[in-house]
Amino acid sequence: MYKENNLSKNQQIIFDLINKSSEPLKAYTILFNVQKKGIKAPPQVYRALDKLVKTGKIHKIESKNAFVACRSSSCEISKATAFSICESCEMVDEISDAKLTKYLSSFSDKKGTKYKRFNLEFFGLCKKCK
Amino acid sequence: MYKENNLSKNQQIIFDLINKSSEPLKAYTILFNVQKKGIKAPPQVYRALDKLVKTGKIHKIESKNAFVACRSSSCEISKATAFSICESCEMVDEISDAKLTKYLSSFSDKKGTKYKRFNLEFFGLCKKCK
DNA sequence: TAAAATTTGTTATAATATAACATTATGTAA
DNA sequence: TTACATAATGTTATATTATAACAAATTTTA
Repeated sequence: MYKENNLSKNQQIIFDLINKSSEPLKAYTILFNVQKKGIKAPPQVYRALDKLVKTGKIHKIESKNAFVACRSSSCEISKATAFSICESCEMVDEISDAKLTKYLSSFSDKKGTKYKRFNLEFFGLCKKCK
Repeated sequence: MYKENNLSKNQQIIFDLINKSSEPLKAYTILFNVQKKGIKAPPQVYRALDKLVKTGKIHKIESKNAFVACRSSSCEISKATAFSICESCEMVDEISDAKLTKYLSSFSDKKGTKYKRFNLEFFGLCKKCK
């Protein structure tokens, strides 16, 4: 089963839930929604989430402690993430902008240090809420 | 007292602690360290933190749930923040880069939406850990 | 098929954060 | 200066987010 799609049973259940959601899901919301599928305890959820984040299937929205499915084909191993977050309706969109990614991926600070990973969160009002 | 520096008693105590720290401080670490000054309960800490964040005196490092003093003179009302985070020693530095700030502040997504605020976290190895 | 690595199940608990309410202090404007 | 509004404080309780620790089962690899 693992080879087929690279996701274990619990990982698949949890990924499916996040993937079909139109909004970021929190760990305990996920837990509540998968209990009927036999996932009963927080560690089961967090372990799946950890793995899904590591493999780039989902991203964590740090400012919300919530998880979204990756919508960008280019981030299998997710090291360059950007999101827009609506401060009114809480909607989150992943931003896939090649120029932005290039700019930030090649950014080096004043000491000349480059970074292998970044996460960017924009805040404002989405189209609907404006 | 409030007029002098715009910070209340608890806010000042907590700001001083964060400001003199060389690393990000977590809320309960702060709580532990200010109990001798009469701040005894989490809400007192969180309220001061909230206010200090709002006024730009400190920033929250979202990926660490920890707080640092603002080192950038240009972010009194903090709407454009960037940090470098060492994945080995956990050191955090605020990045003050006018070009970066300008680039991100004027960024507009594919729908043409602009954002009024952003937070960027870079991850990698600091000079020492490299 | 045996060993290694990964995933799962489970209980308990740690760490982070807020609700709610009473009180006091400070700022503002008549 | 009084009264009104706003902000800050103190307090108890509780909600939310996340991990430790250990036993067992499954899958992968060699």
